[in-house]
Amino acid sequence: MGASREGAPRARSRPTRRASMADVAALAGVSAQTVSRVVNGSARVEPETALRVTQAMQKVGYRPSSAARALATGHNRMIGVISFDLKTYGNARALEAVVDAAQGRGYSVNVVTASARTRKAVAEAFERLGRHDVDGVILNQADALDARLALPSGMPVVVVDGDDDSRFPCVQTDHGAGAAAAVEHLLGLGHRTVFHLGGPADSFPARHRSEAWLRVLAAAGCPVPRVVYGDWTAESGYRLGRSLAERPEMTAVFVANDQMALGLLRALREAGRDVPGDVSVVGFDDIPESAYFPPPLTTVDQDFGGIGDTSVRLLLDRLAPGELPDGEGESGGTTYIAPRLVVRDSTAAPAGHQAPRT
Amino acid sequence: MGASREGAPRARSRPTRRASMADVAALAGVSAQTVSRVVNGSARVEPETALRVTQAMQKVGYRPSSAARALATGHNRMIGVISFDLKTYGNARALEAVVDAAQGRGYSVNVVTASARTRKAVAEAFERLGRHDVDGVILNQADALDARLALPSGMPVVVVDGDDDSRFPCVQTDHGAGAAAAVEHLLGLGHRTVFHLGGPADSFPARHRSEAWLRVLAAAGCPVPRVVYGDWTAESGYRLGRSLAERPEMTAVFVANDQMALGLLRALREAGRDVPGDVSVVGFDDIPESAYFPPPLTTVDQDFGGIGDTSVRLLLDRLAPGELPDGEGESGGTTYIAPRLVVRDSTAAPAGHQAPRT
DNA sequence: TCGCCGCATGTTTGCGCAAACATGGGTGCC
DNA sequence: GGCACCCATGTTTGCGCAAACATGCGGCGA
Repeated sequence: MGASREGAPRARSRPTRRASMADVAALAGVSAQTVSRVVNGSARVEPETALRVTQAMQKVGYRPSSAARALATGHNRMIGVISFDLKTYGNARALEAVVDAAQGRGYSVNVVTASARTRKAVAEAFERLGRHDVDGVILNQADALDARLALPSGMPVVVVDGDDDSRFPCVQTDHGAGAAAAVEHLLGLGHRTVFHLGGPADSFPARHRSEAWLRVLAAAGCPVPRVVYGDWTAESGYRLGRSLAERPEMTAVFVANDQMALGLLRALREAGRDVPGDVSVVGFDDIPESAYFPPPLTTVDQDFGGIGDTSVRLLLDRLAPGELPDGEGESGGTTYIAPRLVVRDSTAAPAGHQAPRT
Repeated sequence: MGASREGAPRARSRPTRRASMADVAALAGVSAQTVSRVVNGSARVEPETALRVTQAMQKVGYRPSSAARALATGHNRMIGVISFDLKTYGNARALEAVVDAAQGRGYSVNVVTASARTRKAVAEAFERLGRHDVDGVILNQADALDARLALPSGMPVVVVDGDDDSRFPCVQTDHGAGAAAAVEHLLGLGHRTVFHLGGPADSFPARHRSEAWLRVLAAAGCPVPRVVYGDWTAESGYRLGRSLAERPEMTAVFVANDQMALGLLRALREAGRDVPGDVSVVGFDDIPESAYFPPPLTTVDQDFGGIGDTSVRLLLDRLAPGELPDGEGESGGTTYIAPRLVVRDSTAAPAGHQAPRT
């Protein structure tokens, strides 16, 4: 790298060295420490002095160096987020929510992505994040045990929609409650049972949604149809939906996400089965498109704002108390964020059913 | 490799001070500078010495402090990205692409979001980013002139899908080419003209798509229908689509994005107009759902990977040459990333048309 | 009146690292 | 065989900031 030739003690001739506290201090006729106090608003400074300092800061265009501050204080006001692909609506929303919440509290967000859900890709993502001085980490759908592999020990971690690990606080959409609401809605409409098009088995939210579906069916004493598992894509919903569409006894389906529901709707349409006339369908996620599906989809809306706020708050709480008193990582509880059933036009009482209960 | 309990020479008073180069150096019996050389792989170090150092690093669980490095070197290996809402597919994809590209080059990404497209919200986003020591900034759809308001002068900037500013390199999807391909596809099918459902007027991509639509129509001597402008949402597509659906002369529509196209499709269906039998529709974005729309949508696929790679490369190029030789910000060119028309089932020759040209 | 206290501010120090310069032993070259 | 040079490594310094401690001054209670 070229520049910075001169051996002069000061870099006067360098292009434009950023103004430092010393520059501001000199201009304002105070010590650097006083400038620091003004910047941080912390200690008591004579208003008049503060004003002089503020003016000097503006004059030289002073911006604090977060690197220097981080070095001196030991933290960075930056959190790391580990996310899977942002093509998936939920992941993008969760990231956005975390960014907003962090910004609201004066923290910035360093994002790393794991390209695939393989152990190798995940480990690499952690490793990348570990190289930066983040104060804490939010894992989105990454198994906590993976985190321990590559994250520096002692790093505060909050897990979102991942397996609860007694070591870390965990924030989850209450997938169980959402799925239960969906299934109960269908049963309440009078359907004898509810089929299920599940998400990938290695996905935490998918598992919880499927489990709740099964639980509600069992509790209601309904016959339990065999589950088929897709991969979240509309393509898989379509592919699996074509077989499903051939089951005449199927009058209601709970699909693990909206995109697969979209594929299923197409398969049903092609098979000549009307929705909701012949078959009712419920999705999960409430993607913006789902209100305009053919027909508008009944689905479960996740509270991403709540997830972002809660996860950031939990993380920051762990930063405060004495910078990790080491033994005190006992906060392994799980916080559930309630989702909300959004009823639209894809669900109705089964054909021939007279008066829907409820 | 979990462990790494204590064992550090220090670490008695404070919970667990992170191992520093000095610790590693002491353990390996070398100077801190030699450790630095090993860490950076830069200078020549005796292999045997390097091995000792490496082992010492592992033993004490050494991780370099990026804050200290940033302080010493003046840069952070971190770029900032300013993005609008991540609910929008394209924004999320662009962010993901930039993150991936940056990671591939050893840079991390600090994301800030602007909640709204108001000048105030955008200025705040810039301000937030300015507080962190990023080496450069990628603006996604943020007008470059806004950047100058709040970004430190001299900060390298690359603008993605924003107004070209001779001061900054600019990377854009070739919206014009994409829109032209869409319109030409429709005309080629035999349609007399093509209607247009545009995006919001304050959006750069929307403007360019609309302009190209108009240009192609004019060049082909087609009548130019009045444009209606939505806000990217399916809702607006539906709302505006209901009026559009009443125009019997309308046989082809170019819609500025897929979500609005989805709304339009619904409006057309409700109006009893078959797609593509009565009306052909082309969208833009190729969101994952569009292949399963009723009917599968002909649309324009953006190369987000190319956008990410290119924008990061351009930005990093500007970092290298002598750390901004100040006057040398002349690289104001625009790089166009070619999109690709994806033909599906929503387009066909108009009713009564015999032999589609081409 | 004296002494103590609190307040505004200054001074010193060190965070962890890398750039610049220093050193000392070996090697090649004529 | 002498000198120059190179290579591996050590030493010094300073990046910009904030924590800890120091200073000096004015006010207030006894």
